Amino acid sequence: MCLQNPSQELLESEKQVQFDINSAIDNCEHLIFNAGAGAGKTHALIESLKYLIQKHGNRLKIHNQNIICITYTNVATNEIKERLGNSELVKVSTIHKRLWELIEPYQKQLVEIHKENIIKHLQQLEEDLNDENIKNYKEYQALIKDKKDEFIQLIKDKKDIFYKNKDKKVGELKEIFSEEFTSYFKTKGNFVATTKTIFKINDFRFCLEKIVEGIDKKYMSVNYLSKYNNDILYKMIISHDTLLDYAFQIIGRYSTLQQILVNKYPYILVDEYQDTHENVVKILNILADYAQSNKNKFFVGYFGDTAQNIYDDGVGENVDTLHHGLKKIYKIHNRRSANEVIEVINKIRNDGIEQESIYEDSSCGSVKFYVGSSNNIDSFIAKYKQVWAVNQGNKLHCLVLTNKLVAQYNGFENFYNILSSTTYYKKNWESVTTELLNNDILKLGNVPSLFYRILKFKFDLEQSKTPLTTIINQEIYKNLNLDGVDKLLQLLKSIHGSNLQRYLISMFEIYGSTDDENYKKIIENLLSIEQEIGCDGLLSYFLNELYRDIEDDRIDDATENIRQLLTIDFLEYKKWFHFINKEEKEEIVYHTYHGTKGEEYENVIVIMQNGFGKDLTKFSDFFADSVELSKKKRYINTKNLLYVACSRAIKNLRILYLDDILDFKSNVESVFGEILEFDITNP
DNA sequence: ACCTTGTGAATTTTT
DNA sequence: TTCACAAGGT
Repeated sequence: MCLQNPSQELLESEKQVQFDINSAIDNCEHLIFNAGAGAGKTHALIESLKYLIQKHGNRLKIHNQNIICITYTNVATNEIKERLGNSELVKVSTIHKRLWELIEPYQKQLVEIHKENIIKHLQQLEEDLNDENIKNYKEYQALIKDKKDEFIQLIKDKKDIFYKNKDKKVGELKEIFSEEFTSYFKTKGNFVATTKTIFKINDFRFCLEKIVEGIDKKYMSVNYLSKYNNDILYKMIISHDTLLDYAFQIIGRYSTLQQILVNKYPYILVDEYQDTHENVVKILNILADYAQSNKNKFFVGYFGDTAQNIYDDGVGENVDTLHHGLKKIYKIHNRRSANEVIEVINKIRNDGIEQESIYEDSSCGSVKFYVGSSNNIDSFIAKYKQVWAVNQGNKLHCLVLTNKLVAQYNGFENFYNILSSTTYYKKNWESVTTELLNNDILKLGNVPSLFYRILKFKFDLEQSKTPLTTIINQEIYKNLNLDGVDKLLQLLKSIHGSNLQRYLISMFEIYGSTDDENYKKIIENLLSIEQEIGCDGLLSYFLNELYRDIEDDRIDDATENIRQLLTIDFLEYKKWFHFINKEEKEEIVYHTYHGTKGEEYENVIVIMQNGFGKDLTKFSDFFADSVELSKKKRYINTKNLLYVACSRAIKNLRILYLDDILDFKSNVESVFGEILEFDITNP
């Protein structure tokens, strides 16, 4: 038996923990609840919410008050809503959504804060432009005042041309800006940097004028756009971080707002507090202070685990310093893992929190640390596939550091590589992960989303159990008789092709020859492109999305890349499709360390490499004898990441380290035990 | 010898 | 976007 028999004693003490939380809630003692991986943190949060509803629900209802529960992700919001069940009392949502909902009505005050922010940015830019230490502005600074003004006038209306051409080579740029460039600047770097700054200053000045004028409606409200991670301040658009900043400022500034919030929402619970931004904690601290000095009933509960803070803007261990006097409750029970795993993860976190399994039969797992080279990876995995009798019902989960490797091992390497080599994704390389690998299909980029729709359409058609209205939309369906439905279905099913390109060609051939308007409508809906339906139209769509603004002589190369993309084996597309849907069809599943947060797997292999991006000594520094003070943050980040990775395992955990380990051998051994050599010839 | 330019490669994740 | 580096210019 393994992890089946809980100890009665520990179950009792687990109940006691929840009892402590409940009494903190009753006494309005602000609380920080720390529970390590696998402790049942979300369970405790839900229990607390249920307790709140049951004990204080009636009173809250009478006063028209609500409980707020804020989470870090939409996924977490959905999970909590599902597990809690319907409750009008509890408002569950992400931090950003909730805060924006709270402050959005106060536009006059928001615009004031926005104005101050713009002035701050404007002053900074003007200061920079005169800063002798910034090399790129030297040539501009050397100009006499009249010359400066002359240049500003000259460049003023050329913003569009400038941004379109700024990356061209020096010679070309000099030709395009013959007047503006050579008479004022010697080098491209200086010309470009100075001009950019001048444009920004102009934009801010213009916006500031409009706000002060107070006539134009557009400049009388601030908008929060959640799709992009960048502010466009001069267009009155803010994004995630600035939203938190403005929320902090507006709440800090207006005590009426504090009063409204404290009165309306006397209980606020924060899920995964370690990942929340410090501004959020500051806001809650302000509210707590307000409530205390006005003798209002008010409670804040932070639920999380400092050791699982793996994102840089999360507050992590600093909650304490931002929100004083929190009552601390720890839960040391572990409901997930075997003893062998728990012992290791306790050593990794090494902060005095020592978890204990609630099960009496918990010594049924194993942890081993291997050193090997990267060409051993496949045989290492193959070995454990056999040893652990891996099959569809008992999968092996393999953790790697980068998405590139996840794509490669999950079998859609070409898809990933070709798409990320296009000009669009080269320019926006940060978007590759979000737009190509997102489990939330709404967040896929335009081209990946088109691929996704086509693949879904094809696979839906192939499956007999797909409801017909999934394939044929309601509008068309309701106007057809049985015979009509069947004919249309047969026509759709006659689209064929062994790769995406052929499939599309076949689809367009039928589109061109059929007089079935319903077929045409379905295809038009499916593609949803502005261009004409057909090979040429689609090609021009792809060129526009992936290779916008390229030179004429490079169009052939771009077309060839698109052809390559479309002729990738269907199987690869299928694997990508399953990955996006989180349908784990293979016996071995690959994830990034980061992506596994909150999950648990029976068998885990962690592939570890010293280098991670530009950081070439990530793990060797972690295992070193001492940490430099300047690298403390980085050290904690590595520690937490390793903690998250290793604590996913329920029973079996193997680590394969791919680099040299001699310098810190004993420190590895003190965490993972004996270091084993993985020998490919004798696995 | 020093500076500028062009090129290519590189992390994770969320809102 | 940011960094490192090689090639080329002054």
